[in-house]
Amino acid sequence: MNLINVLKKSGYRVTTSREIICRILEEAGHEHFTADSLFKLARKHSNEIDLATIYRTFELLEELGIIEHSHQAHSSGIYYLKGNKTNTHIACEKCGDIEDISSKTISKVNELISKDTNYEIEKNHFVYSGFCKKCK
Amino acid sequence: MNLINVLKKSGYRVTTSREIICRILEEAGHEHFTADSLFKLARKHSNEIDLATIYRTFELLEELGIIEHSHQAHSSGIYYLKGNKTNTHIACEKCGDIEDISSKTISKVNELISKDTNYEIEKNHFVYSGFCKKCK
DNA sequence: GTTCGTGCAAACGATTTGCATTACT
DNA sequence: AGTAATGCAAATCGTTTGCACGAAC
Repeated sequence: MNLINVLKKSGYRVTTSREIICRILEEAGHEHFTADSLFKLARKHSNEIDLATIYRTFELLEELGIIEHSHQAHSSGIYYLKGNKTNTHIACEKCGDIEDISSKTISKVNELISKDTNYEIEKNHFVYSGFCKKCK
Repeated sequence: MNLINVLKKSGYRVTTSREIICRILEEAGHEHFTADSLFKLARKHSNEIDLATIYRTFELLEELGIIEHSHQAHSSGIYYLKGNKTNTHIACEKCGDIEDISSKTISKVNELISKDTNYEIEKNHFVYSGFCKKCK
């Protein structure tokens, strides 16, 4: 399903900036973007586009339920399509690589924590960190 | 064991600011401080003390292995004595209350994630978030 | 022709840093 | 006296916002 069509159907205008951002998200070779990494890619298609527009478009796409974001401990947020895959990630403290954590694992994790603390966890808003195979 | 003595023994100078900060940490009614919350408390003892000093002292105490810090998703870092208790926390998204997560739970959690991803986790640098009993 | 979305620049909150002065030792 | 530590102000990083102009409808 085409992101631009979702925007159109929801009554939002189709602009050059939004087209570029949506195309990049859809063609995503790598799945996770910081605002800045997507900005740099977008600049290759247009040197008019602004970082603020990336943030505003992320916000819009998040409201529409298309993307999500999480926070890294000493670094910037990551944004990614909210697909069928998991929405919790782990980043390597050394090389910065980001991997998915399976949703089964996350359910177990959140259940463990809920049991222990009596808190109800809806979603993990952060990125785990550790050392990947290569770096550990 | 007295924090000021640790500083002294490690060759660091004992200053008014450090005394105030250490006393607050030791007397901690609540266990978790943001730089700013400790700053506000410190200001009650001296209106000379500066936020930068809080950060610098936190950094020093962390190097000495006395305190640790973690990051909250949409908020500031929390600093706490690295005692016998757990070093991973959960914050309520509504009221902001922070609870400890037991170290047994965290070991299990980290093991689950390590198995799933092949990443090695040393420490969780973030604060979980969810809704506490009252707020959920 | 309206209104929405943009680029730009400035404001933001949390944290860090440069620097000249102060105060431990 | 010598130097580490401070307060202050300015800088930084990631992100957000105000605003006047331009583009989508």
